[in-house]
Amino acid sequence: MMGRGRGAWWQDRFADRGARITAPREVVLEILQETDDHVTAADVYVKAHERNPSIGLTTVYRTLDMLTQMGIVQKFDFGDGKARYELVNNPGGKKHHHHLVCLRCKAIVDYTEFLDDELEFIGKTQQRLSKKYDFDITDHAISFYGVCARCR
Amino acid sequence: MMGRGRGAWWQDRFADRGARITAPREVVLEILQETDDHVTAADVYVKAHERNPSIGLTTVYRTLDMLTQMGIVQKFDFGDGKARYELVNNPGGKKHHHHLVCLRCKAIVDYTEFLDDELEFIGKTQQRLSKKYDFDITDHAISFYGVCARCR
DNA sequence: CATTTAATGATAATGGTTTTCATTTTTAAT
DNA sequence: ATTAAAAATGAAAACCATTATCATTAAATG
Repeated sequence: MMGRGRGAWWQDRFADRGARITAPREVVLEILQETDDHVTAADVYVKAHERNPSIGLTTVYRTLDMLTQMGIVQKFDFGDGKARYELVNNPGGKKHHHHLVCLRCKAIVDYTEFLDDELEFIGKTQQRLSKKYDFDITDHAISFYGVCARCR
Repeated sequence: MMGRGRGAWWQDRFADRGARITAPREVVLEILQETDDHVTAADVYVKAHERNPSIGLTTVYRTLDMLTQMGIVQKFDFGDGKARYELVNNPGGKKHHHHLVCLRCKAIVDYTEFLDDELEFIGKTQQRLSKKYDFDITDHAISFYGVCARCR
Protein backbone atom coordinates (compact mmCIF):
# COMPACT_ATOMS: atom_id res chain seq x y z
CA MET A 1 0.00 0.00 0.00
CA MET A 2 2.96 2.32 0.46
CA GLY A 3 6.56 2.04 -0.63
CA ARG A 4 8.09 -1.29 -1.29
CA GLY A 5 7.46 -4.35 0.83
CA ARG A 6 5.26 -3.89 3.84
CA GLY A 7 7.28 -1.03 5.27
CA ALA A 8 6.15 2.50 5.93
CA TRP A 9 7.12 5.33 3.61
CA TRP A 10 10.07 6.40 5.73
CA GLN A 11 11.75 3.03 6.02
CA ASP A 12 13.63 3.37 2.76
CA ARG A 13 15.06 6.67 3.95
CA PHE A 14 16.40 4.91 7.01
CA ALA A 15 17.97 2.18 4.95
CA ASP A 16 19.71 4.69 2.71
CA ARG A 17 21.27 6.27 5.73
CA GLY A 18 22.22 3.02 7.40
CA ALA A 19 19.92 3.84 10.29
CA ARG A 20 18.24 0.97 12.06
CA ILE A 21 14.52 0.68 12.33
CA THR A 22 13.96 0.18 16.02
CA ALA A 23 10.92 0.06 18.25
CA PRO A 24 11.47 3.50 19.81
CA ARG A 25 11.93 5.09 16.42
CA GLU A 26 8.80 3.49 15.09
CA VAL A 27 6.83 4.76 18.03
CA VAL A 28 8.09 8.30 17.57
CA LEU A 29 7.16 8.25 13.90
CA GLU A 30 3.73 6.88 14.72
CA ILE A 31 3.09 9.63 17.18
CA LEU A 32 4.19 12.32 14.79
CA GLN A 33 1.89 10.94 12.15
CA GLU A 34 -1.08 10.98 14.45
CA THR A 35 -0.87 14.58 15.45
CA ASP A 36 -1.46 17.79 13.59
CA ASP A 37 0.17 20.01 16.14
CA HIS A 38 3.63 21.38 16.59
CA VAL A 39 4.72 19.07 19.37
CA THR A 40 7.58 19.48 21.79
CA ALA A 41 10.04 16.73 22.63
CA ALA A 42 8.32 16.38 25.98
CA ASP A 43 4.95 15.94 24.27
CA VAL A 44 6.34 13.13 22.19
CA TYR A 45 8.03 11.59 25.18
CA VAL A 46 4.84 11.43 27.22
CA LYS A 47 2.95 9.70 24.44
CA ALA A 48 5.81 7.38 23.61
CA HIS A 49 6.21 6.45 27.22
CA GLU A 50 2.54 5.52 27.42
CA ARG A 51 2.91 3.03 24.63
CA ASN A 52 6.25 1.72 25.71
CA PRO A 53 7.43 2.71 29.19
CA SER A 54 10.96 1.68 28.40
CA ILE A 55 11.42 4.53 25.97
CA GLY A 56 13.51 7.29 27.46
CA LEU A 57 13.50 11.02 26.91
CA THR A 58 17.03 10.98 25.58
CA THR A 59 16.07 8.66 22.78
CA VAL A 60 13.16 10.87 21.85
CA TYR A 61 15.49 13.82 21.53
CA ARG A 62 17.98 11.81 19.54
CA THR A 63 15.33 10.46 17.23
CA LEU A 64 13.79 13.87 16.60
CA ASP A 65 17.21 15.25 15.87
CA MET A 66 17.98 12.47 13.46
CA LEU A 67 14.67 12.91 11.69
CA THR A 68 15.34 16.62 11.41
CA GLN A 69 18.70 16.02 9.83
CA MET A 70 17.10 13.60 7.43
CA GLY A 71 14.58 16.20 6.43
CA ILE A 72 11.68 14.08 7.60
CA VAL A 73 10.86 16.41 10.44
CA GLN A 74 11.04 20.17 10.64
CA LYS A 75 12.16 21.83 13.83
CA PHE A 76 10.79 25.20 14.84
CA ASP A 77 11.41 27.70 17.55
CA PHE A 78 8.58 30.12 18.07
CA GLY A 79 10.30 31.85 20.92
CA ASP A 80 8.87 30.16 23.98
CA GLY A 81 12.00 28.26 24.88
CA LYS A 82 10.93 24.85 23.62
CA ALA A 83 11.61 23.47 20.19
CA ARG A 84 8.61 22.23 18.19
CA TYR A 85 8.62 19.43 15.72
CA GLU A 86 6.37 18.39 12.91
CA LEU A 87 6.49 15.99 10.01
CA VAL A 88 7.39 17.61 6.74
CA ASN A 89 5.20 15.37 4.64
CA ASN A 90 2.47 13.76 6.58
CA PRO A 91 0.49 11.57 4.18
CA GLY A 92 -3.08 11.84 5.28
CA GLY A 93 -2.13 14.44 7.86
CA LYS A 94 -1.83 18.15 7.88
CA LYS A 95 -0.94 19.66 4.59
CA HIS A 96 1.82 22.01 3.63
CA HIS A 97 1.53 25.20 5.59
CA HIS A 98 3.44 28.12 7.03
CA HIS A 99 3.27 30.23 10.13
CA LEU A 100 2.05 33.57 11.26
CA VAL A 101 3.53 34.45 14.64
CA CYS A 102 2.37 37.04 17.13
CA LEU A 103 5.40 38.78 18.57
CA ARG A 104 3.56 39.61 21.76
CA CYS A 105 1.68 36.52 22.87
CA LYS A 106 3.53 34.08 20.62
CA ALA A 107 0.31 32.71 19.24
CA ILE A 108 0.82 30.71 16.06
CA VAL A 109 -1.54 30.64 13.11
CA ASP A 110 -0.97 27.92 10.57
CA TYR A 111 -2.06 29.08 7.18
CA THR A 112 -2.50 26.95 4.12
CA GLU A 113 -3.91 29.58 1.83
CA PHE A 114 -2.17 31.45 -0.92
CA LEU A 115 0.26 28.67 -1.60
CA ASP A 116 -0.13 28.70 -5.36
CA ASP A 117 2.02 31.76 -5.78
CA GLU A 118 4.44 30.34 -3.31
CA LEU A 119 4.93 27.16 -5.27
CA GLU A 120 6.28 29.00 -8.22
CA PHE A 121 8.40 31.41 -6.27
CA ILE A 122 9.88 28.82 -3.93
CA GLY A 123 10.55 26.39 -6.72
CA LYS A 124 12.50 28.88 -8.74
CA THR A 125 14.42 30.29 -5.79
CA GLN A 126 15.27 26.88 -4.42
CA GLN A 127 16.71 25.82 -7.73
CA ARG A 128 18.83 28.93 -8.02
CA LEU A 129 20.14 28.76 -4.48
CA SER A 130 20.77 25.09 -4.77
CA LYS A 131 23.00 25.65 -7.76
CA LYS A 132 24.77 28.75 -6.56
CA TYR A 133 25.62 27.52 -3.07
CA ASP A 134 25.88 23.84 -3.84
CA PHE A 135 23.24 22.87 -1.33
CA ASP A 136 21.02 19.86 -1.38
CA ILE A 137 17.85 21.71 -0.44
CA THR A 138 15.04 19.58 0.87
CA ASP A 139 12.75 22.00 2.60
CA HIS A 140 11.87 25.56 3.38
CA ALA A 141 9.94 27.60 5.88
CA ILE A 142 8.18 30.92 5.59
CA SER A 143 7.13 32.86 8.64
CA PHE A 144 5.38 36.15 8.99
CA TYR A 145 5.69 38.15 12.17
CA GLY A 146 3.39 40.73 13.61
CA VAL A 147 0.88 41.53 16.28
CA CYS A 148 -2.44 39.74 16.48
CA ALA A 149 -5.76 41.50 17.02
CA ARG A 150 -6.00 40.57 20.68
CA CYS A 151 -2.60 42.02 21.47
CA ARG A 152 -3.34 45.32 19.83
CA MET B 1 19.59 63.85 9.29
CA MET B 2 17.26 61.18 10.53
CA GLY B 3 13.74 61.33 11.93
CA ARG B 4 12.55 64.37 13.77
CA GLY B 5 14.72 66.32 16.17
CA ARG B 6 18.18 64.94 16.77
CA GLY B 7 16.98 61.49 17.68
CA ALA B 8 17.74 58.24 15.96
CA TRP B 9 15.20 56.53 13.74
CA TRP B 10 14.02 54.21 16.47
CA GLN B 11 13.30 56.82 19.10
CA ASP B 12 9.83 57.54 17.83
CA ARG B 13 8.98 53.87 18.08
CA PHE B 14 9.98 53.92 21.71
CA ALA B 15 7.85 56.95 22.40
CA ASP B 16 4.81 55.36 20.81
CA ARG B 17 5.19 52.43 23.12
CA GLY B 18 5.85 54.47 26.21
CA ALA B 19 9.29 52.93 26.49
CA ARG B 20 12.05 55.00 27.96
CA ILE B 21 15.20 55.80 26.10
CA THR B 22 17.92 54.81 28.50
CA ALA B 23 21.68 54.49 28.27
CA PRO B 24 21.73 50.67 28.17
CA ARG B 25 19.14 50.60 25.44
CA GLU B 26 21.02 53.11 23.37
CA VAL B 27 24.18 51.08 23.69
CA VAL B 28 22.44 47.89 22.59
CA LEU B 29 20.98 49.62 19.56
CA GLU B 30 24.36 51.10 18.69
CA ILE B 31 25.99 47.71 18.81
CA LEU B 32 23.33 46.12 16.68
CA GLN B 33 23.75 48.83 14.10
CA GLU B 34 27.48 48.32 13.92
CA THR B 35 27.43 44.64 13.20
CA ASP B 36 26.40 42.65 10.20
CA ASP B 37 26.31 39.33 11.94
CA HIS B 38 23.66 37.33 13.70
CA VAL B 39 24.77 38.09 17.22
CA THR B 40 23.90 36.23 20.39
CA ALA B 41 22.79 37.92 23.59
CA ALA B 42 26.22 37.13 25.01
CA ASP B 43 27.92 38.80 22.05
CA VAL B 44 25.96 41.94 22.65
CA TYR B 45 26.62 41.79 26.37
CA VAL B 46 30.39 41.61 25.93
CA LYS B 47 30.44 44.64 23.67
CA ALA B 48 27.97 46.57 25.77
CA HIS B 49 29.95 45.84 28.87
CA GLU B 50 33.09 47.21 27.25
CA ARG B 51 31.46 50.54 26.64
CA ASN B 52 29.65 50.70 29.92
CA PRO B 53 30.66 48.13 32.54
CA SER B 54 27.55 48.77 34.54
CA ILE B 55 25.33 47.17 31.91
CA GLY B 56 24.22 43.73 32.96
CA LEU B 57 23.41 40.62 30.96
CA THR B 58 19.84 40.64 32.18
CA THR B 59 19.22 44.05 30.70
CA VAL B 60 20.66 42.95 27.40
CA TYR B 61 18.22 40.06 27.30
CA ARG B 62 15.34 42.27 28.27
CA THR B 63 16.22 44.88 25.70
CA LEU B 64 16.62 42.37 22.90
CA ASP B 65 13.29 40.87 23.82
CA MET B 66 11.60 44.24 23.81
CA LEU B 67 13.11 45.15 20.46
CA THR B 68 11.94 41.83 19.08
CA GLN B 69 8.40 42.50 20.22
CA MET B 70 8.56 45.92 18.67
CA GLY B 71 9.61 44.43 15.38
CA ILE B 72 12.90 46.32 15.39
CA VAL B 73 14.92 43.17 15.86
CA GLN B 74 14.42 39.70 14.48
CA LYS B 75 15.20 36.71 16.63
CA PHE B 76 16.44 33.49 15.10
CA ASP B 77 17.19 30.03 16.25
CA PHE B 78 19.42 28.09 13.92
CA GLY B 79 19.51 25.07 16.14
CA ASP B 80 22.72 25.54 18.09
CA GLY B 81 21.08 26.37 21.36
CA LYS B 82 21.61 30.10 21.31
CA ALA B 83 19.22 32.68 19.94
CA ARG B 84 20.54 35.08 17.36
CA TYR B 85 19.44 38.64 16.87
CA GLU B 86 19.70 41.10 14.06
CA LEU B 87 18.20 44.45 13.18
CA VAL B 88 15.32 44.21 10.76
CA ASN B 89 16.10 47.43 8.98
CA ASN B 90 19.66 48.50 9.39
CA PRO B 91 20.09 51.78 7.55
CA GLY B 92 23.57 51.64 6.09
CA GLY B 93 24.03 48.12 7.32
CA LYS B 94 23.37 44.72 5.92
CA LYS B 95 20.58 44.56 3.45
CA HIS B 96 17.50 42.43 3.40
CA HIS B 97 18.45 38.79 3.26
CA HIS B 98 17.35 35.29 4.10
CA HIS B 99 18.97 32.10 5.22
CA LEU B 100 20.12 28.81 3.89
CA VAL B 101 20.74 26.37 6.71
CA CYS B 102 22.73 23.15 6.65
CA LEU B 103 20.88 20.54 8.66
CA ARG B 104 24.09 18.69 9.45
CA CYS B 105 26.71 21.24 10.47
CA LYS B 106 24.27 24.13 11.02
CA ALA B 107 26.25 26.42 8.78
CA ILE B 108 24.29 29.48 7.74
CA VAL B 109 24.48 31.16 4.37
CA ASP B 110 22.95 34.59 4.08
CA TYR B 111 21.70 35.16 0.63
CA THR B 112 20.59 38.42 -0.86
CA GLU B 113 20.03 37.27 -4.40
CA PHE B 114 16.77 36.52 -6.09
CA LEU B 115 14.83 38.95 -3.95
CA ASP B 116 12.97 40.57 -6.81
CA ASP B 117 10.56 37.71 -7.18
CA GLU B 118 10.23 37.58 -3.45
CA LEU B 119 9.19 41.17 -3.18
CA GLU B 120 6.14 40.60 -5.25
CA PHE B 121 5.21 37.30 -3.68
CA ILE B 122 5.74 38.40 -0.11
CA GLY B 123 3.94 41.66 -0.61
CA LYS B 124 0.85 40.01 -1.96
CA THR B 125 0.81 37.23 0.60
CA GLN B 126 1.41 39.55 3.50
CA GLN B 127 -1.49 41.71 2.48
CA ARG B 128 -3.82 38.76 2.18
CA LEU B 129 -2.80 37.20 5.48
CA SER B 130 -2.95 40.50 7.22
CA LYS B 131 -6.52 40.95 6.17
CA LYS B 132 -7.72 37.42 6.71
CA TYR B 133 -6.21 36.90 10.15
CA ASP B 134 -6.33 40.48 11.35
CA PHE B 135 -2.61 40.63 11.97
CA ASP B 136 -0.42 43.67 11.94
CA ILE B 137 2.39 42.08 9.98
CA THR B 138 5.72 43.82 10.19
CA ASP B 139 8.20 41.27 9.03
CA HIS B 140 8.85 37.89 7.53
CA ALA B 141 11.55 35.27 7.27
CA ILE B 142 12.29 32.70 4.65
CA SER B 143 14.63 29.82 5.31
CA PHE B 144 15.76 26.99 3.13
CA TYR B 145 17.06 23.79 4.67
CA GLY B 146 19.35 21.20 3.21
CA VAL B 147 22.78 19.73 3.29
CA CYS B 148 25.83 21.71 2.27
CA ALA B 149 28.55 20.40 -0.02
CA ARG B 150 31.00 19.69 2.78
CA CYS B 151 28.53 17.56 4.68
CA ARG B 152 27.67 15.43 1.70
C1' DC C 1 27.22 -18.53 17.03
C1' DA C 2 30.53 -15.02 17.61
C1' DT C 3 31.77 -10.47 16.86
C1' DT C 4 31.34 -5.89 15.82
C1' DT C 5 28.66 -1.86 15.68
C1' DA C 6 24.66 0.86 16.61
C1' DA C 7 21.11 2.22 19.71
C1' DT C 8 19.27 2.81 24.18
C1' DG C 9 18.23 4.82 28.76
C1' DA C 10 19.24 6.47 33.51
C1' DT C 11 21.67 9.94 35.40
C1' DA C 12 24.39 13.84 35.70
C1' DA C 13 25.94 17.97 33.77
C1' DT C 14 25.47 21.95 30.87
C1' DG C 15 24.32 26.49 29.85
C1' DG C 16 21.21 29.78 27.80
C1' DT C 17 17.50 32.30 29.59
C1' DT C 18 14.32 33.93 33.13
C1' DT C 19 12.93 35.21 37.88
C1' DT C 20 13.52 37.53 41.98
C1' DC C 21 14.09 41.50 44.48
C1' DA C 22 16.37 45.37 46.27
C1' DT C 23 18.19 49.58 44.24
C1' DT C 24 18.48 53.25 40.97
C1' DT C 25 16.76 56.15 37.44
C1' DT C 26 13.23 58.50 34.99
C1' DT C 27 8.91 60.78 34.57
C1' DA C 28 5.02 63.32 36.28
C1' DA C 29 3.00 66.00 39.76
C1' DT C 30 3.10 69.35 43.30
C1' DA D 1 13.26 72.18 42.69
C1' DT D 2 10.98 68.39 45.65
C1' DT D 3 8.44 64.67 45.98
C1' DA D 4 5.82 60.67 44.72
C1' DA D 5 4.87 57.03 41.39
C1' DA D 6 6.34 54.14 37.80
C1' DA D 7 9.74 52.03 35.02
C1' DA D 8 14.24 50.20 34.39
C1' DT D 9 18.31 48.05 36.08
C1' DG D 10 21.68 44.53 37.76
C1' DA D 11 23.50 40.78 40.77
C1' DA D 12 22.49 36.52 42.05
C1' DA D 13 19.76 32.55 42.17
C1' DA D 14 16.61 29.57 39.99
C1' DC D 15 14.89 27.31 35.92
C1' DC D 16 14.53 23.97 32.65
C1' DA D 17 15.19 22.36 27.94
C1' DT D 18 18.75 19.96 25.96
C1' DT D 19 23.09 17.32 25.78
C1' DA D 20 26.96 14.41 27.38
C1' DT D 21 28.42 10.33 29.79
C1' DC D 22 28.69 5.58 30.12
C1' DA D 23 27.34 1.07 31.06
C1' DT D 24 23.95 -2.03 28.97
C1' DT D 25 21.22 -4.05 25.37
C1' DA D 26 19.84 -4.99 20.70
C1' DA D 27 20.82 -5.53 15.92
C1' DA D 28 23.55 -6.64 11.83
C1' DT D 29 27.41 -9.14 9.76
C1' DG D 30 30.12 -13.03 8.44
